[in-house]
Amino acid sequence: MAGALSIFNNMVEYEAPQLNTVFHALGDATRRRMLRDLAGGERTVGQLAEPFSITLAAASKHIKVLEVAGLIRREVRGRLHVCRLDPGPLATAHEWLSVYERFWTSRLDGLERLLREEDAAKPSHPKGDDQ
Amino acid sequence: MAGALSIFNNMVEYEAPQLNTVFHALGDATRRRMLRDLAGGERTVGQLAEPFSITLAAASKHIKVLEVAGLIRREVRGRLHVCRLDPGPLATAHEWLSVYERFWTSRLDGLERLLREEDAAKPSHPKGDDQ
DNA sequence: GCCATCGTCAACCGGTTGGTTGAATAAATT
DNA sequence: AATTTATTCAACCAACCGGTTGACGATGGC
Repeated sequence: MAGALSIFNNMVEYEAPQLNTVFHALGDATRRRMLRDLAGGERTVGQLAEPFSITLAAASKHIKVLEVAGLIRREVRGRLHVCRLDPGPLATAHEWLSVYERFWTSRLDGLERLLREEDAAKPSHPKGDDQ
Repeated sequence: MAGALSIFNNMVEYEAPQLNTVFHALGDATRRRMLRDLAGGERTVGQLAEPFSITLAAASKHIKVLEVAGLIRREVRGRLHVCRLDPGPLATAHEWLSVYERFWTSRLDGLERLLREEDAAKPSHPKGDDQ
């Protein structure tokens, strides 16, 4: 049943080292744009660098960051370095965030959250249940 | 219909500045652990710092990073700074990642991805459709 | 063989990060 | 009033980040 998704159960906590590099890689707009372009198919290093007004060397560094984070795979074809999206780490990050999904859904979104903010200032709260 | 979720449509591209700070904040295991603790309810700065062998000043900096990323709200009660999770930016990040969801689902997961990797080395691929 | 092209590497630079220490602020306790 | 408790602030540090430049290696076209 579970298939590939079963990998993610209990993977969230243990793969913390991966999360460091993945979230760090995603924390830069240039790299996010590169991933967006790679969602359209394979791209060479030069193609990925083209939208930006940075040197090829700088783009090369960004691509290496994405690569060590496992977000892309590189295949050298002659003198071209062809990059391809690897969605695995994105899925891991998505899965990690999903743990918090209940906080922005199920009667905690929109107006209700604002009301809760007002509420928290008053004495009613007994104590947050300990983790 | 969409309700609070409709906010996120077309928010992904424009709120890029937020994504920078949010993903950066998530790129640190200490801060992720703090968020996990905050998922259990309100925590003071001291309580958040307790699991780590760092100074309170260092923890205070981490908390400020989470705060400017919008991931937590702080409320000063007497001499205690009580922190509370704000799920909004987490939802934004989750939404951003969801754009790539099709890459790890729908016949691109598990074995099929491996086969695709083998496949890409051969001439069959005509050209990735642009964007 | 020659030259242009694609990409990396190494060195450097200013800014940021995560950590420390020590002093400062402010509120609760005595 | 004196002290303890909770937290921030300022200064400092080594490490890292994103960018540049210039040199280098390898491939492909002529």
